[in-house]
Order: sequence, then C-alpha cells, then structure tokens
Amino acid sequence: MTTDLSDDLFLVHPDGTADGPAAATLSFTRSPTVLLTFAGNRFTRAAARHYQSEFGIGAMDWRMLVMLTREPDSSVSHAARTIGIDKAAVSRSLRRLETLGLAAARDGDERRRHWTLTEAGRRMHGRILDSALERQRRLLDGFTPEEVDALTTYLRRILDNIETLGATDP
Amino acid sequence: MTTDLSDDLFLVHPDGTADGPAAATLSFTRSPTVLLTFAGNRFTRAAARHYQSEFGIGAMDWRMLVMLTREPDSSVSHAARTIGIDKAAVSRSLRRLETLGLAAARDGDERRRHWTLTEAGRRMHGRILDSALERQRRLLDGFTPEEVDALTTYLRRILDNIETLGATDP
DNA sequence: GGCTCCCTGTTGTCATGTCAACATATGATC
DNA sequence: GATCATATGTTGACATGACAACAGGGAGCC
Repeated sequence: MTTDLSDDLFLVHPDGTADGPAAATLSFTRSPTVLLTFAGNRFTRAAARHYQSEFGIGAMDWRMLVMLTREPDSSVSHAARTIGIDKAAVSRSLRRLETLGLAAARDGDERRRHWTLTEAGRRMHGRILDSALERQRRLLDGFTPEEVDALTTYLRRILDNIETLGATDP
Repeated sequence: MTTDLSDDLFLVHPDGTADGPAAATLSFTRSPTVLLTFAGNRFTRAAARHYQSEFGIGAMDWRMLVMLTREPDSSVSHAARTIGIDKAAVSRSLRRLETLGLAAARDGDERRRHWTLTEAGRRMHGRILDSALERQRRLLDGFTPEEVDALTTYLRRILDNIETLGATDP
C-alpha cells in the first residue's frame, strides 16, 4: 500500500542561480532518511564518547548491561536476536565486560553460556542509567508527552518498514 | 525549559516474575533514544550494503555525490561543515571518488581544492538517486504527508537538541 | 621580512556494527 | 551409534565516522 508522497518533498532542484544545485538531489533538511541517519549517528556517537570517558565502557557495552538487566542468563545469540544486533558484536562486548569484571558466564551446555551481571556490573548499570536518562531528557527537551508518543510510534513503524525492506531487498 | 516527562515512560521494572528484569532499566521498545539509534543504524547499514553491491560505492561516498551536486566546487572543510560530518571522513571519501573517476579537484589556493563531479559522477548520482528515493518511499510506507512532515520536524528538533547537548557536555 | 594565529587537509587510531568464515556442539532421525 | 541438519560462538575483515595529531599555507600585524 503505497502512499502518495511526492519525491519533490525530499529534493532540491536547480534554481538557475550560480550557487544552486547542479541537478536535482536529496535535500539535507527535508529528507527523513537523511535526518534519521544523522540524528541516530550523532546521538550514538556523542553518547558513546560520554560513556567511554565517564564510565570506561562504550555504547555497545552499555547496551549489553541493559540487556542482561532485562534478561539475566541470556546467551549470546538470544541477546543478539532480542536486541537485533549482530552476534559478533554481542560476543565481543560480553568478552570486554567479562574482562572488566562487570559480567560473568555460567555454563549452560558446552557452547551456550548464560551471561549475568556481576555486582560491579549492576552498580555500573545503575550509574549509567541515570546518565542515559538525563541525556534522553535533554534529547527530548521541548517535546510534549503527546509528541514523544508520536515520535516513538513513528520510529517503531520505521523499524517495521526497515525489516520489510530488508526482507524484500535483492 | 524542561518538559514534565516521567522517566517511567521509558523504563521497564522488575515485575516479580522469574522472567522479568532484575532491576529497572531502559525499555527497548519505548525509549526514543534506543529506537532512534536502532532505526538510524539499521537503515544506514542496509542502504550502504545496497549501494556497495549495486553501485560499488558506500553510503559516505553517496553523501559526497549529493553534496557536490548541491554545491559544486566545495572544499573538504566546507563540505564537512555543511553536512556536519568530520573532515577526515570527507577527505577520504573524496579521494575514493577521485580514484573511481567520479570526482575531480581543481586547485583553489595551495591547500583549498575545489571538488566537482565528473560526467561519470553525475551519471552515477542520477542512478543512485532513483534507488535512494525508492528506499525512502518504502521506509515511509504507510505514512501520510502530515505524518511525514511531523516526523521530519521532530528529527530536526532532535538534531537541534543534540547540538545543544554537545555544546553543554562535560 | 618575521612572527603569530588560524585554517586546511591528510593520516593514524579506534568504537561500532556488519557480513563472512569456521570449528564444533546439539538435536533429530534412522 | 552413525549421519545429517541446524545452531552456537569466535574470529577476520571492512565501512563509517569520530577524535587526535600534524605539516604547512595564508592573512594580519609590527
């Protein structure tokens, strides 16, 4: 079911001036894909830098702290499926957390190990959570609750569309 | 000016069940920062993969094709400032495009070179633009024009907030 | 001309997350 | 037990984009 959105919503066109575009191309300010990409990337990078300098771990490791708080005893592949992130990244992050004494693995079967946070990991999680919530508050500065709800809904719909896109990609 | 959003909007809490969270933590489905990060990352990666396999260049290089269409004769730092991406990445991308015969530089002064697309670069831009617009249409599948407008506005406000956040970060 | 400050673009390094490859374990079936 | 299909987690290589460091150019001032 395709919407009737015109591509022109998202483009800039040559305007005859010497300073204008040489040909029709994507607008950096009106194209949602451009904006989404920039916003996601910038927020992630800024947060990662902050976590690294303040807490000594990066964004990926913070995600695993959250995941293991959500579901203690997770395996690598369960975490990867749940978060929707590649198992290679999960595996590496858990190794790092283990090295830092923030997570530990209890053997399930020969391969499938069950990861949980250590006491130090739980304390770290709590401290970073405060920081993450503060960052989120500032990211949402100026938004009403209704707007936040709409934004959250839109992003979830976009994630659904991305999954559909991926499933039909060549 | 802080909004009155409760953190509880974005958290999951221990619910007393054996399967529930061990402590309060971020919700993967209701936290806008989590959703934004995931959506941005997944879309970018999927698009990059597609461009690479179909056209032989990645997402960063596609961005430079757009930038040089928008503003022919750009310098590295002008492009970096305009797009808001680090000059190291811009410099490397332009070098790659030059190697592929898609862009060329005309000397400005001794340091500041002015980059433009070659004829091959312009043709490549046109072909990828069709693909990019198609991907965007599918990303926005199910959205009304009003919703797209709202989403675009929200993302722009978020980018503004990210800039404010960066400026006040420790 | 000399000095200082600011700017330019390149190169190095790293975190993030992907796809690919792989060794090997597990489960189902016979 | 043997065989096969599938799953598990690790490791390699790479694109993206950041920050850091740096050599050196250009402009302004004395």
